[in-house]
Amino acid sequence: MSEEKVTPSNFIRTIIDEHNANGRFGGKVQLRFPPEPNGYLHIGHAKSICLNFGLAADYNGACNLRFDDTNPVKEENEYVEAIKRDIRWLGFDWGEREFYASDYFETLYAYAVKLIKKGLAYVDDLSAEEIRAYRGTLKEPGKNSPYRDRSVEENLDLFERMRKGEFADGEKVLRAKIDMSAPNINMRDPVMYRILHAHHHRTGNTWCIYPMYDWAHGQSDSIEGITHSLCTLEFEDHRPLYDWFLDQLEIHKPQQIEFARLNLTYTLMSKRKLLKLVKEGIVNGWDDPRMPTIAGMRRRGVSPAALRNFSESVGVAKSNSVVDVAQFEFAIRDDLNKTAARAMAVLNPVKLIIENYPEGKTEWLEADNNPEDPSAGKRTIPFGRELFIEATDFMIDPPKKYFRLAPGKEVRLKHAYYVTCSRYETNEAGDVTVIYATYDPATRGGWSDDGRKVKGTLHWLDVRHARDAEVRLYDHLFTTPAPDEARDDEAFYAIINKDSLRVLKDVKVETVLAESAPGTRFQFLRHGYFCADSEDHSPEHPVFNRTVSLKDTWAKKKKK
RNA sequence: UGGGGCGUGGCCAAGUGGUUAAGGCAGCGGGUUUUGGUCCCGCCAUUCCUAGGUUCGAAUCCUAGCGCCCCAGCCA
Repeated sequence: MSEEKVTPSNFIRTIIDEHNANGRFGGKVQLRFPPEPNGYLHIGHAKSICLNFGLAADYNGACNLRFDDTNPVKEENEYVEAIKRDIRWLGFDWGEREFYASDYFETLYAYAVKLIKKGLAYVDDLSAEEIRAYRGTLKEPGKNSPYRDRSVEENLDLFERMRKGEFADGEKVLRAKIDMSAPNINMRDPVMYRILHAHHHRTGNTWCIYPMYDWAHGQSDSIEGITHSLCTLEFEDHRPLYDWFLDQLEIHKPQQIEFARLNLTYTLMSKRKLLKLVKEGIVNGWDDPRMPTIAGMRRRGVSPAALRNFSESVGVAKSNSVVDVAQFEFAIRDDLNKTAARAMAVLNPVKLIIENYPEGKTEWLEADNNPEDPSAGKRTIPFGRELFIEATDFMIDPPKKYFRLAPGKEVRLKHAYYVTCSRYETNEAGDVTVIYATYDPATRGGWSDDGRKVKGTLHWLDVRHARDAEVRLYDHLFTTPAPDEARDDEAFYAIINKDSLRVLKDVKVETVLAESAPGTRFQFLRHGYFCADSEDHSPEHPVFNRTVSLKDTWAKKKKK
């Protein structure tokens, strides 16, 4: 079977091909995924991870994992562990190439000294507010700081004393001396170091000055010998600055390439807002199945392959875009259809009694585990006189083209028999409480040779063997396709979907489901894809999360 | 004329002067089906933000507009 993978071209591949052709990096392709350990990875990061690691694999290169941990007040070890777990789960391996920007603090310090000596950096005493005022505006140039022309010796002395801790937070900064009238604001003497008497998750208290991202990032890439430094669009304006640093330092210069970050409808991608959801208890943690985090999706039941295929399918380009979440759901179904074992679960049970079936009798019937994959094998399931079927699979007065159960109508019970509804009972409220039917013994296995047309097929469970379970139905967290457009808290709270989680407590499931290991993914026949919850599921108290429903053209027809 | 980017069907996205303007998602119609699932078939841009121009020939080149996104953290 030659399943040739067609990797669509994109502008990044074109650039790499050009470099390989003209020998810019000697044919070498070295990439990196550079997360800041200040939160959990989300599906947008997944796209970047797949891009970087995927490109490295395709070009016989390598991809480093580097934590950009230059801001101790926001970063924590919990996040680095979570990030590593997520990348591994996604299916990528960085081997020994695990790095931290904090590993380079000493080198970065030396680089800064080098710039000071070249007269290209200076210690500034201006306050944060003053620096902002001196920076000018988008349309007007800034003006030079009065401290801009300190001597190299004074700068060297002051910078050393900054490191030694002689100054308070915010008292001084080290700045690059470039051009306060540059049209690109990033070139107006950007801050390189700030004083922060803070504990760092890796370097502890050895530093009280920390490099700014803009000062650390390019040099970190350079130190690691990165050839192609992929980042998102908003850093396009920073590229001239990174190049300036590298040129002045006269060290290896990677090629930075910017691409558009992933946006999804009905999905929030801002780390700040996701943190808010977690902190305010709007969701149950970073791994809540409604979260777009990799951890949340894992818990929801999304497979790594689905995430990877999706990342591939959305492409890489420079235009801001918002991908329809339906495209993601397609990727999930597409993968799970091939890999998830089928089983029956009755979400809203109602009793079906087969009047002509012997009381007390049990038959064990054969069922395919996955019609898409014969190697998944078969299992046997018990059948008897009293069954549970889905309450929504019966209608007293059905509309045209309804091929489920109704008085006098015949349907197939999957893997079992044809049954015909004879009568039903209701309570005072008019709800159907019991349905009666007769079965045709000649249709064992759910088939007859007489050419009878039975359009409807229902799933069912033997009352005596059915196991109780809890099912959690998830929906979009937001009621609007563009939740990022909420400008303030009021608007934000207003668009939160109150029904994003619905818990079903009276669900009946097959034994295989109840006995499954946490994290196992299934297709609940005719319902959708579900996953045994990794935290709360046990054979004594089975809990399943709905990953995504099956497509439902009947529901669509009904709406019309 | 602050600087930097981007405009191809409802949503993504190939395309780099000569193709009937790929492909996927969504949608619609039909077939198969022991899941109203899957699968299969068909339909879905005479037109590429607009207007001019160059050319035998333009989504691709030129000119002028228009629209959208990003930048004034001692965040990343």
